[in-house]
Amino acid sequence: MTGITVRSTMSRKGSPATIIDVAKAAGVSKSAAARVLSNNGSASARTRMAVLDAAARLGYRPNQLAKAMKAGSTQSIGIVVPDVANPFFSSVLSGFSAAARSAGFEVIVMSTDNTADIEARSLELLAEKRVDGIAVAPALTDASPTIEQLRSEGLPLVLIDRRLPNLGAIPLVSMDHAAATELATQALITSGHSDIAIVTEARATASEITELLDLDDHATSLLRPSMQRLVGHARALRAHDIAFDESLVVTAPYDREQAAVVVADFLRTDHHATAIHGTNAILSYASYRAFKQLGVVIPDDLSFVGFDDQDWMLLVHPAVTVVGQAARELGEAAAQTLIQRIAQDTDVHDVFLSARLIERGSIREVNPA
Amino acid sequence: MTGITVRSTMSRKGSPATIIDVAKAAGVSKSAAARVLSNNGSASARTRMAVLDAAARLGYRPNQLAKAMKAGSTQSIGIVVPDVANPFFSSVLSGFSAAARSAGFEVIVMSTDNTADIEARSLELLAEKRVDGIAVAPALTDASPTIEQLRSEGLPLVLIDRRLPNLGAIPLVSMDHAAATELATQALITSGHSDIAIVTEARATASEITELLDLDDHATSLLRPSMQRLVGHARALRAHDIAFDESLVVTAPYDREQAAVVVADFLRTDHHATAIHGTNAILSYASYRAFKQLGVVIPDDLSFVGFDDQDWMLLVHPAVTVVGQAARELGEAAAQTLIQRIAQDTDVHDVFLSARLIERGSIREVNPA
DNA sequence: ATGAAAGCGCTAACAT
DNA sequence: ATGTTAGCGCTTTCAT
Repeated sequence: MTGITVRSTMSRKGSPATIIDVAKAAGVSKSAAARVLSNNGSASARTRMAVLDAAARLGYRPNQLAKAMKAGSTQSIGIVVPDVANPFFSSVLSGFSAAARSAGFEVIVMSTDNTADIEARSLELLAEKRVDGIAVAPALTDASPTIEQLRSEGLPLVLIDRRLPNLGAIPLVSMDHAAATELATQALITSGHSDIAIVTEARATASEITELLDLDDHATSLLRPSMQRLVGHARALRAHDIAFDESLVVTAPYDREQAAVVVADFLRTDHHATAIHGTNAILSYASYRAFKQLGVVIPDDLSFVGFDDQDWMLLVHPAVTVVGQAARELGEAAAQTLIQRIAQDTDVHDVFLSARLIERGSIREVNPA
Repeated sequence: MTGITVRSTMSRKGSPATIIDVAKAAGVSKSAAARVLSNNGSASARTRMAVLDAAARLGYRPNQLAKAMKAGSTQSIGIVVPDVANPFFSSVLSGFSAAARSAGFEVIVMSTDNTADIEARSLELLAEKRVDGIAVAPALTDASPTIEQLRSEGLPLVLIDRRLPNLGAIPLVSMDHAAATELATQALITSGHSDIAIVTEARATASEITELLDLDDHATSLLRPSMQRLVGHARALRAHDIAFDESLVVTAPYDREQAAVVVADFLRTDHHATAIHGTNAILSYASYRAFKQLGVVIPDDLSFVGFDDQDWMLLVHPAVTVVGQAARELGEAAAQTLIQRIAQDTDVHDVFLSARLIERGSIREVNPA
């Protein structure tokens, strides 16, 4: 007998050791190896040792592709968001990943640049990868045939942040948009304000809003988030018999620079607002840019309530009173809901997280005239 | 003959149509179907039609798992970051995803909470999923056996933001940390400052820094980013014959709240600094919190240079002069480098992006005494 | 142009 | 306890 030949620890470059390599090295059959490696089925101590040892020596790494193929499940879920760099979505993502991981799922993230095309393609890709389910925060389109298609194929789905029309029975995980702005406007009213401007992406006349106010909860939840938020504002107004003044609705695009211009234009106007509410992170930031540019002093000249607690809100003077949504928790809830939906087919229902008002110093108390 | 029976458009729930289903429905063989579906090989117009039609009717969706198994390539790459919710990394991510997508790769994102354990597990998972390559922004540990292991297995790898000791020949995509802070300190010196405090995660005595200054570029790049940045500061000082004063080094943890406390403590001290530089996003933010809390007026009481251009820097008064790193571009470069590395084995080299100084209003010109 | 068959790595009956 | 075998969905020779 010649001396022992030590096989290289390394598998040949580019192709990791397979279970067959391990079996051979251990001198047992493929299935014996499989049994000990997946810890399922019986094996003698001797076999077990030999296999484990060979696996370690060879740096065996199970091929999840093959496993998934057999099992019909990849233990991975997808999440599709408009923009990973948006602080709201990156927080959602962070919660989503953490929750998924602790449930034994991996996450494949797709960012769509808020583009319907990329969104559709991303969803298809995820489906082709045979993820076990997908959470999607839809781009700002009115409907997504792809989502509907996937749903009808029976792929577990969860919607984040907004429901889409015509999308039957896909659970939604979202904050209650209307309730959130209602909170903000309510706070302003409580402090004595009644001429409250609102910076929003939505556009609506007083009569349109009035109609919307009569919608039931479900119908409301079908509106775009921005519109839902505007409805919440109108609700608070109505609760205090304050007329909805459409000249106080500042409709601005979802873009820092452009929105800042729009808000500045409004402020230069002969408006009568004593308070103003920015209804999302971008718009709140843009509003503040406009205040700074025009030398508007908060809260002396104008009271302000922001949306989505952001870093800068603590840095400016005074710190900004804001409606905060728990983005991370929302992500966690989305993952949990999706995984639940994957586990059993039992109907899983919508999850609404409520926003809370974080009071700081940007509202001035006024005595009602 | 009976009438035509229209098969349900839908495949049975949970199991999408396979290529065999399509072949059957089209009345051809599996391989014929495969040929037209992958557009590779010859087929008569008649066959082509029949197959395409059947595929559409059945909602056929290729199983990428099976494809990858055959091909030995998944066309997907992984990226591992300490925290997706950190603005720097989410921007990196955004660039990375975009670049990967346009090169035909999908991205699997893993967020590790800056934990060595999770990082190791994430890397293994990615490898088991047989991604074609991985980009990793390492957690703050000193070494990663897992990364080294994967490298030795021949898996294409790219490091983001920092190199790890003992990690042979893995290309690095990063900003030049030392050059970045050098820029900041240089700007302060040019404006007449010489007593410049620096807020950093690193800790070093004057003599330690002196030693570090003699390191060559490669050795320097092996240091932690925070230490590299401190070295850059020291370099600028030395270039102007200003002594490195270790009492001006404010060592703070990577945590908004705690760092703010540390900076405030320093400011209350009887220091002689006329300027201060925060060396990363968190620390810059924390510094500003401390300024606000203590009523320090920028730049009258103290000149300030921040790091990583952030939203709030434009909102405070005066706007903050900052060293900006192009996070998105960095992500793009990382993806490109990785993909290049996957394509050919040709040596791919390090990529350094340079930071630039964005001059705004937080530096006061002083006349050197 | 088309079909039969092998094989990617793994698991799970089913023998023995 | 262990080995043999079939099969997950796909591509790709290899015949025909």
